[in-house]
Amino acid sequence: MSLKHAILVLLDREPGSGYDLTQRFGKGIGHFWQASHQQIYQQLKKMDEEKLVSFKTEAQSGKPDRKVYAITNQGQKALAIWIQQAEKPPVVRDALLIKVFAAKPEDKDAIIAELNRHILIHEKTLTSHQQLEADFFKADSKLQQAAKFQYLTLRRGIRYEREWIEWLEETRHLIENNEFPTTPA
Amino acid sequence: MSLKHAILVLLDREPGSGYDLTQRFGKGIGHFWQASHQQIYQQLKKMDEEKLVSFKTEAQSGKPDRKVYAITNQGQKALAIWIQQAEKPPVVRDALLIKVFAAKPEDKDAIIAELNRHILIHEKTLTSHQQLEADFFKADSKLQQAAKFQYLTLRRGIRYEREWIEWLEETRHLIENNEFPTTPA
DNA sequence: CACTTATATGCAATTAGTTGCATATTTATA
DNA sequence: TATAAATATGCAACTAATTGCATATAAGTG
Repeated sequence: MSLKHAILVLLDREPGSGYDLTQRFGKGIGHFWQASHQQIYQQLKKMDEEKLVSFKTEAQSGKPDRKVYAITNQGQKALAIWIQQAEKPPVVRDALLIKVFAAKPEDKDAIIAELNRHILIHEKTLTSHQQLEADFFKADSKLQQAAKFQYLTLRRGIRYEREWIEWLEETRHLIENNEFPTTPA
Repeated sequence: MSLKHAILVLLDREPGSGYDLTQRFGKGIGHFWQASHQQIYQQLKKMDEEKLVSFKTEAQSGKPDRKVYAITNQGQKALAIWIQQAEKPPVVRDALLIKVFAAKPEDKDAIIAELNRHILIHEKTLTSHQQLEADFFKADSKLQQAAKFQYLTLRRGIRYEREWIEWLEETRHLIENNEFPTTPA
């Protein structure tokens, strides 16, 4: 189970509350591991029981108390072991592709509309990724060094989005014009 | 929930038993929707209760009875409606990327070994996809026409695998030689 | 002043998927 | 002739993730 390890990775860099982690999942690591706040709170609770993390309650005037979690020694050990282990590529489950696979002539318009929707979504993500990339190249070599591995995963995200857009646009073209591909992919 | 609809797509083409469907999930649709036999049997049971499918028991000499499922009219309606609906792109959850993201200098060798393992896996899948693609181009135009939409999804599969391999090889090179990317992705 | 957004945490119920096991026969292989 | 692989279906327990709800305050906006 990798939500646990994704959380350990984040806490290993910097302690934080469930709320903080939820925000951080929206950025960096969230490009390839998504989690909702419910999942994160539940997981932190379990991980506290397993002694992988510990927390201090910070009282705040008015607002609810913040539970600031930190990784424990045991958590660091577990993380180091996990990183060394082999992973299977994740299973692919993509409903859009089932739809294209199953499309009948009468579905043509709906499929094209759906391809267009997905093009917009992926273009948006691509643009946001490319902005982060620009920041990386703008940074001085010290910061680049520190962020190298993160940036390598960002490159993967950029290519993933770009590849989607290319396929979506080509497929839209072929369906719209009732054409067949003439060359291999 | 799309396992349900993936099953409906398959049964809409041809009736079959849970076992048949398990085999079929290993091919075509299985490139983008994976399901184990346990999931399929459980799902078929539910779908029978929902009247989306029906089955006839075929006695076989010696072997256990085959339950041959077929899509019902209601199932066909549900499928037609589902195809017209919008889908969100699936959430990405890829543990390998967490590992690269989190890698420390002492993890270098383990990460490179892991990248190599994944290169082999994706190369194998790519080769198998490309064989199916070759079959498509060998077929006459009538068969091509019938298989057009399936082939479009296969093209996506091919590019997905190729893109992975490119990223994995580039990343391996950059880590092995302690280099930084010099150009954007 | 009302409304929205952000901060901050959590429970309960449900759905979806995985893991491990169990059974029983036929056919192909060493 | 023993063994493995393919055929065929299923239960039970568990883990992971989603959905919907609930609470409470502060800060910013129209």
